[in-house]
Amino acid sequence: MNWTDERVEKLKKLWAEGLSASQIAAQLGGVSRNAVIGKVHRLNLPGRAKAGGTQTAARPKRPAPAAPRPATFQARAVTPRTVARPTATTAEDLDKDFDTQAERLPVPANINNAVVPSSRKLELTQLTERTCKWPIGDPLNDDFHFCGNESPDNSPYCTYHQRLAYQPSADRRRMR
DNA sequence: CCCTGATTCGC
DNA sequence: GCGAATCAGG
Repeated sequence: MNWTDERVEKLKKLWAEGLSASQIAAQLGGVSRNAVIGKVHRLNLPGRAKAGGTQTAARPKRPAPAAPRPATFQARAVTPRTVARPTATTAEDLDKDFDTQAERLPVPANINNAVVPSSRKLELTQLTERTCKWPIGDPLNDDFHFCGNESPDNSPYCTYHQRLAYQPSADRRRMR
């Protein structure tokens, strides 16, 4: 893809609006977020430095790539996590629970008000191909958010909301 | 692991 | 000039 004047302008506009590089890349199409970031730098557009709290300052330049990178180089240090999670509820646990529940309760009452698996309260801008896009609450209300739990493969919903989304009419089973 | 932007450097 | 690879931080 070429950086036509139009595309550059759109880039500037979106960047100025505070969209993330990946989002801009998505809208422009045909480019990766890296391409966008690279272009932003080349254009000397103001980065997001310390403002929003994203970036941390000063980078020690560059270590020493020098030699070709062996595959083993990547397989280093794993995060030494020793602390257990404070909350005992994981998405998986909840999924299991709802799995059994759903079989007994054919139709969960009040989709929006019902107890929902720990939503991550994601903003619209944070949704990805792997996050559940089930809306929760009133869009007019400011507590509106999306489920955001892990959704399998490219499914738009998590395993729980998938059932609600594609609820088969109970009668369909007795066909024929 | 998902995401973010920043930097380097071969092309 | 371009952007993948890489890094660093959340």
